[in-house]
Amino acid sequence: MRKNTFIIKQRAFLKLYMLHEAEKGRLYGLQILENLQNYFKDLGYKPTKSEVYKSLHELLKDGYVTREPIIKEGAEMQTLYIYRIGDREKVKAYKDTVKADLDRSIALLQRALKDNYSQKRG
Amino acid sequence: MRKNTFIIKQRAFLKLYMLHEAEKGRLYGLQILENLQNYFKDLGYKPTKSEVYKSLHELLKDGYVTREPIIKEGAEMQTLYIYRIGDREKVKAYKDTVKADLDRSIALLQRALKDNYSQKRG
DNA sequence: ATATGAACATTATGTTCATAC
DNA sequence: GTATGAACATAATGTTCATAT
Repeated sequence: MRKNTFIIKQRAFLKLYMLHEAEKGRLYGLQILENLQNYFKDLGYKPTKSEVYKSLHELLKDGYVTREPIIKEGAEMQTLYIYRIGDREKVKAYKDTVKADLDRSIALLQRALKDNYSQKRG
Repeated sequence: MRKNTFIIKQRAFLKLYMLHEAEKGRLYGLQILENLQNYFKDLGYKPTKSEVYKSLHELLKDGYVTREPIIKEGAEMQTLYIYRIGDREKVKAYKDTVKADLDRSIALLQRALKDNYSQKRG
């Protein structure tokens, strides 16, 4: 059953984009963060490091993504983690539920727009 | 300056509807709550008493609405508070800023829809 | 300095308790 | 029981600290 909740949470929104990035492959945490920060800059939204990591960790724990440690080339020997998409059936089912929440959220906000900002006639 | 925030908060959303109800006049807290709960039922959203009261109190404190105690007819002698719109100029300015946040939020969610659920061709 | 991650702090919101009629 | 409101508890998110290279 649904809870009587307001609109979609940031966490769910980010996880959607994490899956998107994982489908493309080849990206690690801080890269994803930076990509998203740039991508949403025009809309005044700057996701934080902690939300991005938490999103990735949840997806990993639940099997939606896998990851692989990579030793960076060069003198630094830095370990980072490349994320890849996990069980595609599971991911699809998950994305379906998120889509429903997204649609619902948009409907709610558009109703507010209509109710509170439409020109009154007469 | 804007903060780098995600989407509009429930509180702001509710305050918009509170102003809407106050413009119509003649309504008190629990009536507004019940109206909104019914109105949003189809979208799976059920605002709580506490959020509605907090919204009204904030609007009152900031001068966007006024209120007047009313003694209910009948044997109960119940005191309730009818809310009315306050300074119309101030209210208009406030609503303009909320509209910007609403527009931005809708844009963000629609972008997520487009990026994550559009059919890939080929 | 870059990368990952946890700990800690603060907001935002929901649930329960108190008071009055 | 209805209405208002505060107190309290939890969820969601943001900021700072720790570790390693």
